[in-house]
Order: sequence, then structure tokens, then C-alpha cells
Amino acid sequence: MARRISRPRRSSCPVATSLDIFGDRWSLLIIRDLLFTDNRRFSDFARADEAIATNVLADRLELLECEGLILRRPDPADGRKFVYHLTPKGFDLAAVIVQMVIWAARHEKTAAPPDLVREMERDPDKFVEGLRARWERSSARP
Amino acid sequence: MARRISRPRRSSCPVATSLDIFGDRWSLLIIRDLLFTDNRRFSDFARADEAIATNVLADRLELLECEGLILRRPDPADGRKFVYHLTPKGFDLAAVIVQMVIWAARHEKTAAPPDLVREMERDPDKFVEGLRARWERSSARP
DNA sequence: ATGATCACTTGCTTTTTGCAAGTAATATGT
DNA sequence: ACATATTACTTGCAAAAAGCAAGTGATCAT
Repeated sequence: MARRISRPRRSSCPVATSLDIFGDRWSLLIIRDLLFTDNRRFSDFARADEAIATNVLADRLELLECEGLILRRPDPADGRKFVYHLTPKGFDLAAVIVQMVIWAARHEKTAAPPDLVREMERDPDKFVEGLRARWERSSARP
Repeated sequence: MARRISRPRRSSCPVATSLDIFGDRWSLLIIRDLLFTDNRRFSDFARADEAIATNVLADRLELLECEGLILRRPDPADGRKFVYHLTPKGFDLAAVIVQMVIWAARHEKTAAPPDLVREMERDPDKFVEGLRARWERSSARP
């Protein structure tokens, strides 16, 4: 169930609005998982390297759903499980995340695979289209 | 003076590393001001629409300086004032912020000027180069 | 029927944020 | 020279959020 209220917006600035929606230390990591890995369930996200607390994870998933970035659907094969996926609005954050990867790879020590980063740098749009194909495949199932 | 410690990194993932540095509700708004406006001083940032508290602003400026994204220099014309500017590392967040603007303009109600957004969408690199010219001019003075 | 798994909650402590007021250093006006 | 105003912060405290450990109820596997 989606929470009632989305965070109030501090201003009409597009940067501030973006930060009101995903400007915290966790939200984009969930989106990252949905974009780059096969993690689709609560326990998958909880098991990621960064070790988010389960109450914070539950809160972030609710917020992201409320903002229309992800959808939560019951797993038809297992009544305990729920599967999360990106909406088109959520998927469109790929372009932002790709730029963050490029930035961090350039200015910080990270584990980003250099080949992948070079591909992102050479043609970010093309890279995003590659992700989109993946995403469309994984969200095609009703 | 720069604080001693930068935030510890939760993982070596480039997305997580980025969020460890600027993943909060305020940091990128300061960078935004430095990229798009003539705001360069403490009181300028404090007067922005989003109304950051001065203690949080002081903390964020210290952190951003410590992470090497901005520099703080005394205003030679007025001993009370300090001028902040973007380092190359800080300026390189322009590409990230441009994508955030595009995303928010597409999916949220914002005050982003449509013409400007179209320009960003058509050729983000070119747009960033325009910002770079501005930035180089404003940080050219010793 | 029993025990494991899954997706969360709950309760509590710690950290961060937000708000209002204060301060020291410098500048400005007379 | 002196009083007043600005500027860039601090400080103190309350409120909100994050982090941690331990549940809980529904479902599944045997």
C-alpha cells in the first residue's frame, strides 16, 4: 500500500524537486539495483553491500512507490513475496545515475569496471538504451 | 578551514560513493547556485528559495570543501566576506545536475524554463560546455 | 503439523536536521 | 573616533530521521 503523502516540495526548482523525491542516501541505490542487477525483492535490496536497515528500506520503498518511481506487485508464484519494478518515470533516472557513475569513476576510487565506464562516457544515450532493453524485458511479464 | 574527515564510504560502488559525498537534500543545491547563478557567498546561499538553516549550510560548505568540490577564499575587497567557487571536481557535477533538471522537467511540475530544458535535452554536452565557459570566467580571478 | 522463509514492524538509541538566538570580526556612516 | 550595521558563522535545544536488534504474522516446504 502506498503512503498517503509524498514529501512536500521546497521550491519549484527542478533540482530541488528532484532532491525532494530521491535526495537521500538510499533511494538511488534501490533504483541502481533495479537498473543494473536482478534484485527485485525486499530481501535482495536488504542484502546489498551497503546494508540498509529493514525499517528504512520499507520506508524508502513506500516513498518511491508513492512518487511513482516503482511498482510493487505480488509474486504469483509465491504468496510471501513481492516483486518491485521501475515505472517509466523510475527508469528515466538511468540517465542521472549514469552521470553519477561517470563522475565518481573520474574523481573517486571506485569499483566501477573501466570498460563499462568508457562505454557510458562515449555514448550515454546509447548506454541508457541498452538498459532500457533490459528493463522492458524484465517488466514485460504481467 | 576544512573539517578533518570526509564521510566514510559505504561501499566501492560509484553510485554509493557519489551519494556518500552529495546524497542529501542540500549539497547539490549549493552546487546548483554556483553553476547557474551568481551566488558565491554564505548569505547568498542562505537566501535561496529553499531556505537552508545557517548551521546546516555551514556544515555542508565545510563538507563540500573537504571533499574537494568547492574552495573557500577570503574576499580581497571585504574582510568579512568569503567567496566560494567550484573546483573542477565540483564543476563536473554539472552533467549530473543537467540530467536531474531534464528528469524533473519531464516528470514533475517545475519552474524550469522549457527552452532551456530543450537545449539541455538536445545536446547535454554542449550545454555543459556553455556552463564551463561561465565557470572558467568566474573562477579565473586569483 | 512443524519449522523455515519472507516482508515487513516495533521499540529504542543515536545522529541529523531545523529553528531561534547569539557572537566576533569587519565595514560603514557621521 | 565612535556608534551602528553586516557578514559569516556558533550555540542550544527540540523535532525528525536513521540505525540497531528483536519481534510478528502470513505463507511455504517437508
